[in-house]
Amino acid sequence: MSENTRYNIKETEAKWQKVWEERGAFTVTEDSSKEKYYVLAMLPYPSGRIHVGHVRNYTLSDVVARYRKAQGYNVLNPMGWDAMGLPAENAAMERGAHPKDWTYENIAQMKAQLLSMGLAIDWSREVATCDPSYYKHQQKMFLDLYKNDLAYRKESVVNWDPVDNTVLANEQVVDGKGWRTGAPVERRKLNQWFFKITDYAEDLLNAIDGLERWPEKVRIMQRNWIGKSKGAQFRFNFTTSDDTVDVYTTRPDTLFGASFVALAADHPLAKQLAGGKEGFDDFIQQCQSTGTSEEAIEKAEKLGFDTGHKVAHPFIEGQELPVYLANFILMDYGTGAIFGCPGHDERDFAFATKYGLDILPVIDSGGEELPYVGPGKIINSDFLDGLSVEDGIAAAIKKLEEIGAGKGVTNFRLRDWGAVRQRYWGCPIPVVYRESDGACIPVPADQLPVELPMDINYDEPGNPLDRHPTWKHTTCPETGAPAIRETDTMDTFVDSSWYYLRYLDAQNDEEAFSKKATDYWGAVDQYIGGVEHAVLHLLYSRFWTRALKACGYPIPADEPFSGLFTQGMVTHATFEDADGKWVFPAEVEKKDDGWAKIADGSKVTIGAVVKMSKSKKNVIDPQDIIDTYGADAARLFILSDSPPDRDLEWSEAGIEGAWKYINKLHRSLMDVKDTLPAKEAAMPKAFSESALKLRRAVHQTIKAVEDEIEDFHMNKSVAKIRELSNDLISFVPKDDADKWVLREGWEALTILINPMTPHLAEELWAELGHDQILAETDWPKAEESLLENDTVTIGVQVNGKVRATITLSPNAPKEEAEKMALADPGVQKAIGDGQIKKVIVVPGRIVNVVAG
RNA sequence: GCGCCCGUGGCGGAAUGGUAGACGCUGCAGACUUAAAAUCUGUUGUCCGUAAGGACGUGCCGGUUCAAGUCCGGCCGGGCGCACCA
Repeated sequence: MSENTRYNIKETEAKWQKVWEERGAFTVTEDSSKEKYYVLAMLPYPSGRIHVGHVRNYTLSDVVARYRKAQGYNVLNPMGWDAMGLPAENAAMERGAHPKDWTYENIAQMKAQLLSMGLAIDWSREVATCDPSYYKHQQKMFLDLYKNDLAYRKESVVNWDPVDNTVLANEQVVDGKGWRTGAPVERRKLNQWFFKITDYAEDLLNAIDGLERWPEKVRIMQRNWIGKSKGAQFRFNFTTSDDTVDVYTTRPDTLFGASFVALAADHPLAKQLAGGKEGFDDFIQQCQSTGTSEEAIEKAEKLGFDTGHKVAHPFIEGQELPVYLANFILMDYGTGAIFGCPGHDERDFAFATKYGLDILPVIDSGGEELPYVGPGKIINSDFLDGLSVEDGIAAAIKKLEEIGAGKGVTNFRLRDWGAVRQRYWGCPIPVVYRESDGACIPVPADQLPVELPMDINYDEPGNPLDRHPTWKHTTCPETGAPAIRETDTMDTFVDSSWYYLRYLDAQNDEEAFSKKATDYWGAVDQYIGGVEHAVLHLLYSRFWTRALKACGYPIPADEPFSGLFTQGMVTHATFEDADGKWVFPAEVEKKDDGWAKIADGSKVTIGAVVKMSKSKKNVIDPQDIIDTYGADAARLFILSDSPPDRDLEWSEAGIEGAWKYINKLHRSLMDVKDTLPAKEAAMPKAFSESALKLRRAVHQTIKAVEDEIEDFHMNKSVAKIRELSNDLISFVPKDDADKWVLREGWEALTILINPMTPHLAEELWAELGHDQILAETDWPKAEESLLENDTVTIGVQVNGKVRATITLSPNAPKEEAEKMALADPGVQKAIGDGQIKKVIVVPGRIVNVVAG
C-alpha cells in the first residue's frame, strides 16, 4: 500500500470540518417549508477538558442530528456552557485566577476539542450561562416569578460551614463535617429564597404519564421524588393543657393501636411543652448536632424526650396518650407531628420498645411477627373491626370528619426549591433591601442586568460579594434611600432550567426568547444526557417551564423535553502499583504475565472495572484518542460495543478495532472505485442472482439501520453496517450490472455510516464522484420489493428440537413446507418409529413435528 | 427497608414466543514477508467422537406452550435510585 492512498485521518477530518464550517452546513433558521427536529445534549460544565462521557453524549446526539437531517428535517442541534458554579471559585482560591478568566479559557479549550469531534452543531447559537447577556434574562425571570408569588423568602434550616462562612449542600457534608474545611457543620436558620415548585406538585406528577418517550426509570424516580401520599390530618386535644396538636398519617385505620404522640424537636409546641424540663436542652442540642445529610440521619439512633404531657385519644373515651419529642420526626413533612402505632410501623416499634410503650396489634397479621405492615383484617378497633386496611382508612377518615377532629388530606414529599447559594460565581439576584425598613425591592427591569463585580478577592473565606467594599451598597430604586443588594446568587440549576429555550433565540438581546422562535421550534424532540440528572435538573426544568408560562412567557409546550434518552456510564479497568497507588491506563502496558508500568517495567495489578473517575485514575483523555485514531474511530467505537443505555467499558482493543475498520473501508473502496460505473449510469434491466442477493442486502440494511437508530440501538445499526460492508468487500462483479449494484451498495453504505463516522463518509462520498457534500444529501429509500428474500431457510424441529433446515419460498404453502420437512432424512431419523401426531407450520419461521 | 434494572461463549453483546450466540474483540492455524508490523484466508460455546454425527447449553427451581433466553410464579447473585416522609 503506497503512502498516498492510505487514509490520512488528521488531514481528512480537518478538511471536512472546515468544509462544514464554511458552508454553514448545520446553521439553521426557522424554515416553515421543513418539519423541525430539536435534538439537545445536556450542556457541559466547562471544567477545562472534555471527558469520555462527553464524547459518548455528543456522539449520540450527533448521530440523531445527522440522521434526522438526512431524513429531511430542519435539525437544531445547539451547544452551550453551564458556566457558573463552585469549581471556578475553587480555582480562584487555589490558583488566583479570576473565575471569569478561568471559565472562558476552559470554554475556549473545550470548544476546540468539541470541534475536533466533527459535531453537526449550530455554533451560532452557542451560549454561556455566566455571560450577562444570558443571565440578565434570568434576572428578569426571577423578578417575574417574584411578582407572581413563585419566588419568596423564608427562614429555613441549613448546613452551615463556620470556617468558610457558607451554606453547604447536603452532598457537601461528609460525616457531619464540611467537605473542604473539615469543620463540624452547624445547623443554622437563615433567610433564604425559595421557588414555589410545590405549587406544581400535582401537575408535575400527573404530567409524567404523558412523557411516553422518557425512560420508565426516570419517570419512576420523579414520581418517588414528588412523593404524593394520601392520608388523614387530625387534631389531638391535650388533657394536661389547653393546647391542641395536628398530626398527619397515611394509616388512620391503625388509630386504635396508637400508644404515643411524637413531635419534631423544632415543633412550635416543643419548647412550650417541655422547655425548662431537665434534659430538654441536651435533647435539643443532640437533635441539632445531627447533620441533615441522609447518611447522618441513617446512623442516628431513635431518641425521645417525654414531655410529661398527655393527649386524649379521639376515638376512645378516657384514653390518654403520652406526648414525646422525637428526633426522627421531620418538621417540614406533614404537620411535624405523628401518632405512633408500634404494632404496625417499624420506626414506632423501635421507639416504643426503647421507651417501654404499649404495642397493640390492630391488624390481623396472620401469625407474622410485629411490627406487621402488610394487608389484613382490622381487629381490636371497635367500629373498624373486620374491615380491610383500605376500607378502614376510609371509615376512620369519615369518623374523624364527623366528630370534627380532622379530614382526609394529600401530602407531598417535594419541598420548595432552595434557590440560592452564598457564592460569588452565580447569577446575581436582582433585589435590594432598603436599609431603613428592610423592605425587599426588585431592581427595575430596565436596570438589568445586575452584573457581578469583577474586582473581587478570595483572601478570606466566604462570599466575596458579601465583603465587597462598594458593590452591595446601592440605593432603593423607589425612594433613592440607602439600600443593600442581595449578595446570594442563584443556584446554577436555575441556569440550566431554561437554556434550551435560549438556544432558540440566542442572539435576541431584547427578550429571553421570542414567540416566533418558540412557535417554530417547540419542545425538545430528543434530549440526551446522563441519568444522574434524572431528578433535580429534569424536574427543575419542568417546573421552570411551567412557571415561565404562568408569568406570560411564550412557552410552546407544557413539557420541555418530549423525548429523553439517558446514556450509561463509561467504565474502565483500574490499575494499582506495588505501593497501592492508582496508575493511569496510559502508563501501563500488557505483558505476557500481566501488566507493568511502561516507564520502569514494575508490576501493576489490574482491578475492578468501574466508572471512570479522576480519583482512581482510570480515565482516558479523549483528546489523546482523537489525536491518535481520529474522531471517527472514537465515535464508532463508542457506538458499536454496547447499547447506549448501558455502561460502556472503554478498551484499547476496541478503539483499535474501530480504527482498523475505518481504514479497511477506505482501502476497499479505493481498490474498486475505478471499476465502478459513473454515478449517472442507468439501472440495468436484469441482475445476476448474486447481484440480486446483494441488492436485497443493501436495501434491507437501509431499513434495519433506520429502525435501529430510531430505537437508540446504535450498536445494532453498526453491526448491520459491518455486515453489509463484509458483503460488499467480498462481492466479485462479473458484468456491468454487477458493477452497478456494487456502486449502489457503496453509496448506500456511505450514507448509512455518515451519522457515525461523518468524516470518513464525506471522504468516501467524494471518492464516489459526488460534488454535493454528504451532510446535505438525503437518506436513501429502501425499496419495498427488495426487503423480502425469495427464499428463506427455516428450522425443522421434531418435538421441539431442531433436526434439520429446509430452504423454500417464504410464501410457500404450508403443505409444501410440511412435505419438505417430512422428506428430510434427518427429520425421518429423529421421528424413527414414532407416530406423527401433529405438524405445526409457521410460514417463513419454523416447522415443528410432534411425534411419539 | 422500598422501588427499578440486569444475569446468554474467554470478553462486549445479537436473537417480532420459532435454526441461541448476529456483529465485533481475543485466541489458534495458515498465506504474504529475510523478519516483524500491517493485511488477507480459515477457525473459535462445552463435552464425546478420527469422522459422519450425537449429547449438553442462556444464574437456580417450577409452570404455561407444539415450541421459552424471551411469558408467569418462587429463589439466588449483581447494579442503580430513594430512604427516619408518618
